[in-house]
Amino acid sequence: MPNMLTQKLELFGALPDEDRALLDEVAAQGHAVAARTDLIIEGDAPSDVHLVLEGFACRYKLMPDGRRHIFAFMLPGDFCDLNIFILKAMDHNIGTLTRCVIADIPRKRILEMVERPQLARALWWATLVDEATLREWLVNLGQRGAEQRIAHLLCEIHLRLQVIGLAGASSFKLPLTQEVIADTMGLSNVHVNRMLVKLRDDGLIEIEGRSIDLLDIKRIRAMCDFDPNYLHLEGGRETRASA
Amino acid sequence: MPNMLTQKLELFGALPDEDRALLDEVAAQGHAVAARTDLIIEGDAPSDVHLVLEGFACRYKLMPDGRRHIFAFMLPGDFCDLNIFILKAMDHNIGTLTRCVIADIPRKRILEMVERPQLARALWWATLVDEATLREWLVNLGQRGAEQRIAHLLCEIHLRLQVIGLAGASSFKLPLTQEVIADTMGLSNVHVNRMLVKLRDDGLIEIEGRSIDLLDIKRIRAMCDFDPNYLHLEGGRETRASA
DNA sequence: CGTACTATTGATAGATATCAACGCTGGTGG
DNA sequence: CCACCAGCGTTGATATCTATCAATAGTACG
Repeated sequence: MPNMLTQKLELFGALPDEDRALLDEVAAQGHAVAARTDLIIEGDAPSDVHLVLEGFACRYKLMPDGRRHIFAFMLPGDFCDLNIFILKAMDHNIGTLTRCVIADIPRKRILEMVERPQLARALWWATLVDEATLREWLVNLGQRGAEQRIAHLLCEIHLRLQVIGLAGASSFKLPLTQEVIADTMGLSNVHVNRMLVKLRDDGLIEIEGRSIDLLDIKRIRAMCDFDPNYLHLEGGRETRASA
Repeated sequence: MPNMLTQKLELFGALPDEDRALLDEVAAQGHAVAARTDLIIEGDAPSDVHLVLEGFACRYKLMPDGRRHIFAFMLPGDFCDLNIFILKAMDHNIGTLTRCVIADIPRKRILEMVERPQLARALWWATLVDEATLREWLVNLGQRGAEQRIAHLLCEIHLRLQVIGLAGASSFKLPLTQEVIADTMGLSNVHVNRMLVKLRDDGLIEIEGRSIDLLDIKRIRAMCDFDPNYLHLEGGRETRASA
């Protein structure tokens, strides 16, 4: 059973055994971090790259008035800051939302990884998918109403969790507060709540504690116009075959 | 007088003469493209990289109901699709907003560029700045009201145009329709208009035809909470010095 | 058994969309 | 040169969506 990082990266294309071994090594040891803890804050120039092994983390910025906006979720297998080699300082914060297990990967290790051509391409692919996700979120905030917005987020998280083996065909654990969802969607927590009960009343989702069940995936994807294309889940296979 | 691409990339750090020569060559020849013309559409797997030499272009997606969301402006010196080496297909469209001059750069050329370490780092930096801009736009849509949002956009465009020598201390040509701004900000064109007159009434901007004057830069930046940090305009200087 | 966080619901205010109308401007064909 | 046309900007009236404020209820956890 490959680790979740490998699992994700191989969506782009199978990796040589040495690459997989390197990834296993990198993902072998992590340390626990409590919920609501900052891993990196704005202005930092971290020397290690952080990899999420367990739990949910997020990128966020704080507004002068104290409001928080979250613009990315990092799930197991996601890197937090592969860019620290270039930019002098972080322009945003990264923090845990739940209890997490995080691996700190030294610069040297990353360079080893990037020297392997297939692995380098896979990492680049992962970065591009993150960027495409950001674009889709922008569309989400710009063009969709609150109900669609939340539905879209649920569809995305479901799919991303499936990829790393943490979601079933229609259900998954979502350890997020409604307030976290609100800060992600640019809505108030009250309105998020109302939209969630609406989704429930419409028979689109079921909520049991911290678990979500997408009762009719086809219908919920249609209503929020979810097109998984932007996640490029099979983006690289053909490229690899022809390379 | 360096071309605008060089001008932008050297914000990250001075480049060797050979690199500058290569960039000059790349930016030497472009072809005119009419306004409102698609350069690349969703699903394409373009073989050339497009570089804007003159005019405004944008990234956008179309919703099923015909709405358009714009999530990036490309100004002179900006690449459109440096990522085509990895992803199989574009997940969004790229089109001109005004008449443009575009350079089509063959794959081979890009590879030459990336083989030069300093240039490669500069290109990587440019990509990261694009991504950081996307994040800031997400915050913009999520957390700011319509008036702040538009002000923030104006501040950003002003600064980006300044960097490439196309804006004065406080004024610049903005060849964008209010409808384009609306599709960018997730607002209706009517509301964009109202907010622009409000900004004008508040003495923050002056509009003459297609030119904008930021009458009090300090004040407008304060009111929309514009912090140029995310553009990393001097992000690399120290890094280079210490490298 | 408190205590604090989270979820839920109602009432009201504020922001933004939508619909509709009109004027301005630049271009185009006769 | 003029009349017309299309796109854009502007303004008003109304409807819809979402935030805010306030209160209550569930829930986890020491």
